[in-house]
Amino acid sequence: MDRAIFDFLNLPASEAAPRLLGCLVEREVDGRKLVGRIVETEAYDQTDAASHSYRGRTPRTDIMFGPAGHLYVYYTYGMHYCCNIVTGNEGVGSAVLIRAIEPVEGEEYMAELRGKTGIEMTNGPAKFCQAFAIGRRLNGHDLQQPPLKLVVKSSLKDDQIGISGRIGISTAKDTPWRFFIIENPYVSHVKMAWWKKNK
DNA sequence: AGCGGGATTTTCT
DNA sequence: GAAAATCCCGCTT
Repeated sequence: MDRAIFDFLNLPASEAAPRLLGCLVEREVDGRKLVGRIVETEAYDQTDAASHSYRGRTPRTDIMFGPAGHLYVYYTYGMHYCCNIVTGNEGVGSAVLIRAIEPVEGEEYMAELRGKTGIEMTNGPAKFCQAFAIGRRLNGHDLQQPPLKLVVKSSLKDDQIGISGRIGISTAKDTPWRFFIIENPYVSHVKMAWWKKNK
């Protein structure tokens, strides 16, 4: 089993996050295959006041402190799941939130799971989890194993990557740890005016 | 296109 | 007991 391709996940979350852009997520559910390309990520590490791991290892954040390349799933607002890829060495609480993906394969079944079509299927962290049927049961899952695998692709060029503050938080919201593929329609929180102007 | 509010439960104070 | 790494709907412009 070649683990070398996952080595960059041992980097700090803020360095691993932009390198996850363009990587593929392969999901098997109900005998069907879903594939998506990561187009938006956010970094959260232990020194970051906005991170779940900031106040130390707790039952919820335990997975964040485990080995890189596993999945950290959390439940929020009483109805949504969001998922992260654990980064950093064991004992360090850091992870990268997957905020949006672009459908590559199995778009029809994603639409069925999600109840929406087009960019509304996967242009947000909880939307992606719904479209890929990711829930509590996959917390701690090893992303080298089915039914959910990360397929690493070579890094994008710097001029294809946009950087901004993170979305939906009030603490440390100006820390520029959100990374996205420029002009990709599946990136979340893109104002319609911006997209029309730049399409 | 931009806003404000509600849903609903886990987690920590 | 309050806030939360969100989403959706409805109202206003």
